[in-house]
Amino acid sequence: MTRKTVLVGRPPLIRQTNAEILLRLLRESGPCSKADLVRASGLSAPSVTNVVATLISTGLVETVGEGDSTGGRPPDILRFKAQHGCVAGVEITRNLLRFLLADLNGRELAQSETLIDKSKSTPRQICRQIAKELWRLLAKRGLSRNRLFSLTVGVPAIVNVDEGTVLAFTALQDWSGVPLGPMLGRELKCPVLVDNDTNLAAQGEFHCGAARGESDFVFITIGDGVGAGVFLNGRIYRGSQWSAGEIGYLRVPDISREHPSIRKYGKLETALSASGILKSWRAGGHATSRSRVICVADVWDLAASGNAEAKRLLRQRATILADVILDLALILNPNLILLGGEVGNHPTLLRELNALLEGSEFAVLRVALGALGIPAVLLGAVSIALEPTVLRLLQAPRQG
Amino acid sequence: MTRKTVLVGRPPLIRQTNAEILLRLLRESGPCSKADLVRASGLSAPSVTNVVATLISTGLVETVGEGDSTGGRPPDILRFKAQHGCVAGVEITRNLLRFLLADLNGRELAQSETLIDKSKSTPRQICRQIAKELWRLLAKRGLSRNRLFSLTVGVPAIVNVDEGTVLAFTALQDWSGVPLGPMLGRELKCPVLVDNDTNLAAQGEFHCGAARGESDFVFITIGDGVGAGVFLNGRIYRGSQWSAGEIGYLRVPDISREHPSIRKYGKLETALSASGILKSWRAGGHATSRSRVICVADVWDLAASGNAEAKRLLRQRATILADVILDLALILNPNLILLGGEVGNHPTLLRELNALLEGSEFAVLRVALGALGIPAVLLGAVSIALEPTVLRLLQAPRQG
DNA sequence: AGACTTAATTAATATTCATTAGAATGTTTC
DNA sequence: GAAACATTCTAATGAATATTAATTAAGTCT
Repeated sequence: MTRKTVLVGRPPLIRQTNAEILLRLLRESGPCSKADLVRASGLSAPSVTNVVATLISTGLVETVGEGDSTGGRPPDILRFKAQHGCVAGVEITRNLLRFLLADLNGRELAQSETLIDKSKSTPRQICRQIAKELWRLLAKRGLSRNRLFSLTVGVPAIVNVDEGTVLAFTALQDWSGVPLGPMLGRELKCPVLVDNDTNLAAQGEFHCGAARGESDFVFITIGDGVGAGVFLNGRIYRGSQWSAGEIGYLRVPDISREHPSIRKYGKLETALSASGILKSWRAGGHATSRSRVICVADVWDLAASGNAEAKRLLRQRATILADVILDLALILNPNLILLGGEVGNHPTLLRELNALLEGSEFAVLRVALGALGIPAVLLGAVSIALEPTVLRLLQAPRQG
Repeated sequence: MTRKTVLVGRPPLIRQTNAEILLRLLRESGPCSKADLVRASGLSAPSVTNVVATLISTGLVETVGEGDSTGGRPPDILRFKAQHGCVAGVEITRNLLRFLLADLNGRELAQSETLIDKSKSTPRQICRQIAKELWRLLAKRGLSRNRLFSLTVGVPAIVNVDEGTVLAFTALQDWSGVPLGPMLGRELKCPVLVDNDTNLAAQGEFHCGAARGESDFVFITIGDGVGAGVFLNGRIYRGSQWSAGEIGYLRVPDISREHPSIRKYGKLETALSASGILKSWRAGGHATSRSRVICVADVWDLAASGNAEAKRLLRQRATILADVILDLALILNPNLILLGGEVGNHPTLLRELNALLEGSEFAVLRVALGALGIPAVLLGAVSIALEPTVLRLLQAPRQG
């Protein structure tokens, strides 16, 4: 007897709704009593009693003993049972895998990194490696495998998030079209979300980083490549073909020729990526310089300490970036632009940028550095899995 | 007896939800019987009977007699009573006001234009002129004043939509900071929404124009100025300071100097607006040309018919526009770009653009012309008011 | 010790939907 | 033309969930 539509409301919808509301209150306000929930929600006391009873029966809520009396009967304190299960985030990079296991509050339970064996780097082998490491981390925390409720995977690629398939993978070979989500889902027996790593980093900064509370911002990451995570209306915006924020292909005035004709452009990625900047640095005849430059941050540091050539390079790159930020600001009018990545997340670059943007009549936005660094992707991965996972547990009380 | 929170679910929530669902079905599927609603909704027949009774009591639904029998008792046919009330759209331009009155299905009831008397163009006087004309249109259709349920106003300005205040108004003087929404709301005694005209045009193209069904697109209007309506996730995206899509200030290579240094830029608006193009045309020494060019469309027509100078101008401007479109595509990855406005909405320009974009490796999107022309703003204004208005009527059965 | 306060539960009542049964009103068949 | 059948709609009853009011539980305060 299957229903044609599950859209209409029936009496249990009320219980469902109120259970979600009370659970959200419990998660956001921390431990409290039923009486507190009555006051916070506006529901009647008997209803709260009933709803809490069902929440406890799902295992998502537990009592933690009595609280202090305030002149009357002491309350039973309730709290969200974050260790009822866990979610995981995985980041796949060119040569290693990063893992983060977190409880249902998003707090870290375990963390690790494993190198990718180049001889075992087919998608299927990577999946097996991921599963193996996740089982290890779960065991380490004394959790059985069915306590893993959700996994989010970040990859440096354009991803069809609906289907969990990798559309274009620049760092690794032969990943185009791979249904990574379904593959891992079968292996791990839990829902798997696959997304672009920069999108997840933006989500991470939103959840617990420098963009907390900002419903409209853009996270620009500059490292081996250049990309942006576009966060609008309080959530990642992915575009119609999953490639929003692929700003690496924006055209910029070609800096390899000093006075070319107007319409010569280069890719933003070529100009701004770490390799592009280091190439310019070395081409500038600085082999003689005794300072050991091994990464772009070294160049920015040199600029900060007065090196003229480094300052020129910084100014040049910052100008390009300022142009991009100005374009983003005009098109999207975000509240905030965050800089991340090996090249982008540097105070000297930020200072230079702010100086450049100050003169603009449309500098009505804030530019800042990402607060999380490398873990941003994993933290975003975990955070994006939490809400839907908790709600799903609520809807299906019988789980594992 | 005010409730602290109206968030929680109580039994009437179900009726509310189901009433909305049935009303939506009736509006979208056209007239049908209760039995049809039972099949479409999944609700039981008695519930449908009850819900429909309350819908009829609000005046939003009416019976229109019996339908044909299909082997049994003939059904009572129900339909959404679109003439129960009406909504209006107003467009304020530099020198005239446009009006559109529509029923609750969005179908036109009346339409008009009135000139702005330059000696009576203060915000308050304009408001009075708007009210007067709306009352006239209502009377013309035999509707009493309290049948106007909602008004949406489009202005060529950045607008704080939440507060209904005009933030920056380029065409008229002294409109900065004017609380247009509240002013009109007091006068008309109905909810008033104020929005940017280009945003409303985008909404119009989405509702009944060339962007129907496209949840992610950008509507670029090029006329006296240059602006964009950014439509993401199925709705207008306005940005954090209400100025998303203000692409008129994007920098483009300065075309007034042929070989300047790289970093000389002009405003997109200067290059692409009607006045900018006509200036270039006249500066080109075409006064001798016997063809009478009075608007940019004439230039584009000349280009189409082979005039070399017009073709050069077309190519130049199309190239700039192609760059902007490519940037938009990379940042937002929309499915569609629509061209509107006096300059933008021209097949010759579109053809040139498509030719230019064909060579790009990232031309993964469609560029097309807006389908509605000048009425786009009014149609968008009306369409954006419909959904919330109908739902509001449902929530407050006693209205007028 | 007794009064008061706060927390939580129990009991009674209202709203809403589903189900079942049946009335109303046609068409189809013999 | 009458019986059988199909379809639409309504009435009565029961289940889920909420509310209010009353009651029980377990403290504090004088």
